[in-house]
Amino acid sequence: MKDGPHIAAIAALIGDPARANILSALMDGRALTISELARSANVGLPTASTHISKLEAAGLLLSIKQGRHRYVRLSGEDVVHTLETLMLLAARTGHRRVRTGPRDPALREARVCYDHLAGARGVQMFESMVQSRLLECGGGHVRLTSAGRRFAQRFGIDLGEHQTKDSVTCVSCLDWSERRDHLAGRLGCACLSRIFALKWARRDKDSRAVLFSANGLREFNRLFPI
Amino acid sequence: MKDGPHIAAIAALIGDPARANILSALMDGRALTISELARSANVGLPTASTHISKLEAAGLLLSIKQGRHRYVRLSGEDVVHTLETLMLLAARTGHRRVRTGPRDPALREARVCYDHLAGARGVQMFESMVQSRLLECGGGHVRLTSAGRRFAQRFGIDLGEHQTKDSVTCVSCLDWSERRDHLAGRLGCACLSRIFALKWARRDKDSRAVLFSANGLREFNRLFPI
DNA sequence: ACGATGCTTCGCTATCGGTCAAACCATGAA
DNA sequence: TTCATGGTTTGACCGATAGCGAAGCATCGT
Repeated sequence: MKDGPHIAAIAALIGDPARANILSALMDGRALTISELARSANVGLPTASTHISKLEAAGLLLSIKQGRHRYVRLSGEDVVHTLETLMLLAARTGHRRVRTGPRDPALREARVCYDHLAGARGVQMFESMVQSRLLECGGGHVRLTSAGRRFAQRFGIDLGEHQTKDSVTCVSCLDWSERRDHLAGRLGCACLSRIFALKWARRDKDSRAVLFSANGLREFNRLFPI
Repeated sequence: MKDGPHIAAIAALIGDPARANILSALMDGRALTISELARSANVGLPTASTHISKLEAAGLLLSIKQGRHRYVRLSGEDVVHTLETLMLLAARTGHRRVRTGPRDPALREARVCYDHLAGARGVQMFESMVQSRLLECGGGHVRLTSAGRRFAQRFGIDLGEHQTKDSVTCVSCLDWSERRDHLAGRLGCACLSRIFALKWARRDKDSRAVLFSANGLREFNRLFPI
């Protein structure tokens, strides 16, 4: 009753096509410049500038100036989560695009979600780790077991001092393709970094897709079976 | 990049204060009439009517006509989930109201979320059931164990033929008060109904709060310890 | 049959906000 | 210094839409 205006303020910001495009373009966690975002949203540079100012003032974006560029990124995972939730709702109510683009299957297979792995491979990784008792999942929280800690070390991830509770939280990033959770948080971020470092996969240049190599997929499947 | 407009269409709908108020008022799962919603949103009756038509056309609401009334309700739990996610984001970015209303603590304690229990008591119930191995939680899914099935029967819940997988899904309804999951789905709905039937608690008249009686809370705590 | 109630539709106004051109500022390069 | 590039600001335009009064239906009660 009273909280209508609060969510309306945020939703109205996301509710503009240009701004929604800007936010979508940032969903892979990268920091982009104003002009890149303007092009991505199909608006002029001044328009994008004002939009981004508003989004930053509202706390959805962060930006840093470097030289004459201004790099903009999302302010947190909760923004990604909100956007994915909206996508899910849009899909259910028939607002999604009917024609699934050519790179759509690749996105369903594996994609970047802010800074971690999502899509079929992301779910596989998470469920495999739960199955193998590397992760303990209960009551909305995820804890790394001692076996999981050893596994991480063997995998080449240095959790270091970031072993706090929330650093390995499983943010239930329920996405539109798989209706399942996948691993987010620092551990999810580190896993994806490692996958890239091992050259098991690389990022598609202009989408959120993660493209596995044949060999990389084999290794991935061996490490995270079924 | 291409999915900007899709989420923008939905977000724009939620982005209007009057519509956001209407949606918020419906978050307790009840079906309300147009005039009730108009009053709740502080707009005239014609205005509310058009808003509701738009929301229904977009698939966010469902309505049935009964006599000269038209009863409106949310079209599904995903709408609730989206709204709660937006509230969460609004709270984090400082858009929440500073003055926490008088009935705010009660909402944090226990409240209705669409058709199931949320808030501290909702989380307690869920975590207790996981702890006691009544529920098995892994990989974003929740399954009722055989012990859980016996428990449900003893508790007076007839799951009947609704023993399909998704009927007991744990929709990760991460809410603004507790940042944890709680039980949704048919099982969550049935539990809350049972709690009301046993007179352990009753609903506040004009909010989403669930008010436990002293005795009801004792029984609840015994059944769902820690 | 009559009026009352709940809701919808129409028509209108006022307002808000997205958009861009042009001017302006700041930084980096030659 | 001078030019070029990236970004911001200003101002004006314009389309979209929220809002409501009034009229129009439909349904219920009497």
